[in-house]
Amino acid sequence: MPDFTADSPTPVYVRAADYLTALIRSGELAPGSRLTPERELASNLGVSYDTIRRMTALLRERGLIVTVHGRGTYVSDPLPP
Amino acid sequence: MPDFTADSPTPVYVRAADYLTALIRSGELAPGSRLTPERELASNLGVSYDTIRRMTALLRERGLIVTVHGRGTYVSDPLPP
DNA sequence: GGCGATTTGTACGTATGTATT
DNA sequence: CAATACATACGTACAAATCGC
Repeated sequence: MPDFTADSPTPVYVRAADYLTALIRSGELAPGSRLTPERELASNLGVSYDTIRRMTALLRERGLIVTVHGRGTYVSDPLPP
Repeated sequence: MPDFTADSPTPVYVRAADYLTALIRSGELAPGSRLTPERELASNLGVSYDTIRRMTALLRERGLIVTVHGRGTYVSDPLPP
């Protein structure tokens, strides 16, 4: 797992989004599957909920995930090209 | 000025965005003019910086404002239809 | 329909970083 | 270099939606 605490000009939420993007694109996170809940992700990755929210917002913009209030966050099916 | 503390099913940031939208659409805030800085707006409207950030994100999505890091937030010129 | 558990959404406060003037 | 203003990041609390029982 990447070290998001490492100093970098790229914001943590962008690096986290890129990390998730790689997992999705590689198929390790399959279309339709549910992601780890946001708050769990936050503690797993060692970042704040705020950062995870920014990350998921970015992934949504990329069309890679879909979020349903009260249910969870899912890998888009089908994935955009 | 609207009372954003009043109970409503509509989130504060949406109501704040609608309020600003009305000011822009009515011409009270002319295209090209600079908005009150975010933190000042927050205290003026009696809401948090977080809420103002959500509000400006929404107004940007609506194409009504443009934000420049370090400079400020401006009413779009021209305004979208 | 209610109740509790789970999960996302909103809102507040605060501190530090970065860009512009 | 200082002042201003937006950007990122952390922490926390409560609200709202969904689901299973």
